[in-house]
Amino acid sequence: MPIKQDEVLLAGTRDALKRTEIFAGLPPSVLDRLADAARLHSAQHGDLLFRQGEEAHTFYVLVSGRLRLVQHTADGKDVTMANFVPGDLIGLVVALNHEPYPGSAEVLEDAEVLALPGDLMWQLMNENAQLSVRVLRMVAARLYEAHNRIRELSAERVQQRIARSLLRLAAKVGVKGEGDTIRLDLRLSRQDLAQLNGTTLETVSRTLTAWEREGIIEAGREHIVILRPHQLVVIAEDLPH
Amino acid sequence: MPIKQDEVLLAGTRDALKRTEIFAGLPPSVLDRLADAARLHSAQHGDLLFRQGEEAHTFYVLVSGRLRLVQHTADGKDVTMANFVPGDLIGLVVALNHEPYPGSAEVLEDAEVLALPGDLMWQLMNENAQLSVRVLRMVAARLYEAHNRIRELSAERVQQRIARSLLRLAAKVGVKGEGDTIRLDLRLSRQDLAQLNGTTLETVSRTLTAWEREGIIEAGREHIVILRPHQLVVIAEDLPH
DNA sequence: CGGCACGTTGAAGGGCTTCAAGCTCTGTGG
DNA sequence: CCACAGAGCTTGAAGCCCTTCAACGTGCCG
Repeated sequence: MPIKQDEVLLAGTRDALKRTEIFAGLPPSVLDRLADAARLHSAQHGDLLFRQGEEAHTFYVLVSGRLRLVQHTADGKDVTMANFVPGDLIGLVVALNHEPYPGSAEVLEDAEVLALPGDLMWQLMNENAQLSVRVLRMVAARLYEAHNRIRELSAERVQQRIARSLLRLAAKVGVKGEGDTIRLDLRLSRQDLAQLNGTTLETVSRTLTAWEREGIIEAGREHIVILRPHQLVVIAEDLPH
Repeated sequence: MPIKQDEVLLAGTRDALKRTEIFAGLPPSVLDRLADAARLHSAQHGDLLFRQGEEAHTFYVLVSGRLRLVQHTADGKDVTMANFVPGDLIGLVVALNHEPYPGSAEVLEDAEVLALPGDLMWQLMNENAQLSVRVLRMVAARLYEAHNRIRELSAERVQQRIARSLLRLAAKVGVKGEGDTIRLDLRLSRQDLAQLNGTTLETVSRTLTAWEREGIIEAGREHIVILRPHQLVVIAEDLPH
């Protein structure tokens, strides 16, 4: 739902951009052009920012909340390609080229996003090499993550992969509790974990139940606390004992 | 093995750069600086351009031949992350940041490569936004491929994945023969196909044997001809009949 | 408080891995 | 030139990991 722009909001928009790592420290003129074009939207659990296959003209900066990028397969399965946290850019590269979005962007936790036109970004990147290089860095980091997942999906067992995704989520959205415990600060169903790891919700359920019995985690409805992170590392790395 | 630079070779180097899509049409001054710094190497089947974990200062432009990027897992398995054909850039992003190579670059077919310093490229990219944007496009294309593979590894059966990688290789290095037949123009063992698809060489062998019986392919030692490409598509897409 | 999404658990079975043995090419050195 | 070593490949057998189907809890929210 678009919100009417006024001067207060415009200032807020510029602030939000400045706080975004990829835009931090850019010349004020560049920030102004971005802020003028930006539109702030808010969205809630289950909403889609865009749908797989739609032609992209707009990309998004996540200001608050949680998003994920999901690809739908021909036979109806969903595969989660990435989880996003505030500061992340979503759908940038396809918006530059007006390509179809490669997946749907789904809101996990009530979110605020800035919508920005791909054409403007394209222009700014061609004028400002520093900006291009930063975007390159971001995309390269995602390629790196994607390669890691390919390696894991190719060579590891389901258990190891689930352990890894819990650890990765802990690094991204973990909140420390008593002792070594880490609470994952997002709604996360068995189905979500299955889509992240190329498995089924039943297998995830059995795995989490087993870990809960061993005191490694505490698994509630759409909510997980890691009690013994080190033990998860042992499982993820397939270490002895 | 480095080859002594002389004027003839330098001209050849500049030509090779110009023929590389990512450098084509850049200002001559930029091309000159790249050509001056480039060193031509040749390497043969089994050689490694670099090894996983080494700190990267150099990236490579593949001039002729075939390469692949392989990641080694902790427990000794190898996973092929990408196959490269002439014109591709290898190890660029890590060379820009002096990070460790994320995998080893292995020569599949006798190859010539240009070695270029990451620092120079970094400099040129910061001066020339057009160059940055092109590199971004290349990395984005690889991210797109990686996401496709993640989706396939997550949701598809081994048969489908093998069919897909044969079709992908056909698109990259396929040579048309009689009728619809396509010969894959690279050395490709059962083990190679297994590493591309997260499976074992035995499963690949059984699958190819079955397809050969059905007349879909002709499978020789490190050498495959696709006889009925459409039938492979049917398998890859899991279509009826 | 009823509906529905989320979650658990069991049972059956299949796809794929693993281990093992032996075959078939290819290149190489005696 | 041929034997032989080794890499590539095939095939069989056993079985496990995981999926699939099914039925039934459980907790949340309107």
